[in-house]
Amino acid sequence: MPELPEVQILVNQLAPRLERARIRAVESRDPMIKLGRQLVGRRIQRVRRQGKNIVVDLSGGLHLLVHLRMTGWIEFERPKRYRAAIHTTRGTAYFEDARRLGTMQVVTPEQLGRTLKKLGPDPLVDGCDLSGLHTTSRPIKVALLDQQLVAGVGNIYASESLWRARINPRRRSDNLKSAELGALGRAIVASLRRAIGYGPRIFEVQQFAVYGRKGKPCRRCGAMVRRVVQAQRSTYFCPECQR
DNA sequence: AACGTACCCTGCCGGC
DNA sequence: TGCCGGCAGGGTACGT
Repeated sequence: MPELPEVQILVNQLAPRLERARIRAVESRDPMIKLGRQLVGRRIQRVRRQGKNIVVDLSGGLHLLVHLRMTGWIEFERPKRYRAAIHTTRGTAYFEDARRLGTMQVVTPEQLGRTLKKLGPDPLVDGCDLSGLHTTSRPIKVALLDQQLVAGVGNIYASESLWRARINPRRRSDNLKSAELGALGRAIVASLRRAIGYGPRIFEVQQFAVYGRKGKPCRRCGAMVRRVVQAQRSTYFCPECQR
């Protein structure tokens, strides 16, 4: 499920509870997740986010790299099923992930660097530099999902940001004018910040402008929201305000 | 290099 | 009620 805002909200919850904690034990209930005993005894120094990745910095030069993919989440309440657990001096963090597409791995600083280096700028960490979008002929909506061009935007916020910037999702990315890319950058930052502002209740209270609203009236002009498929994923937009 | 497609795995929902 | 297809907010591997 999670895109940048949801990952940020999760990191905001994890950081105050895990930072400075010491790992007492690790537990994997899924052979795909390998957590060695080398983790035991290390101090959690920082929990941070880059794009949709969660990075846990450990003492002694090692990191835990987590990607939630579609259904991953981390919580302190023990769920019925979980793929792995980190037991610390300040409580246990459970990694639950119904579809098991998520990843949790121990990486060296070099491996972490290689992974993060592939990511484009994170709109909230590095500023929203969208110059990479000039380099591809793919539709702008599809390009926004490419983490090498912009890191953290996913299927929901791609649609939401394009609506906010009044840009048609089927436009060729490299045909957008600089002014349009500027507007899109501001729209992305605004959409992400707004979502983060909901906090942990985001899944209950968040209202989308167009996402998932096929056939319903556009909140700006009242025209009927359309759904199309691009690169095998749903795109929602208003045909009236997004030319 | 850059693009499209298939695929990974499971749960849920609507229709029959 | 039970089964089945379609769908899901992610990324990767592979072929062209």
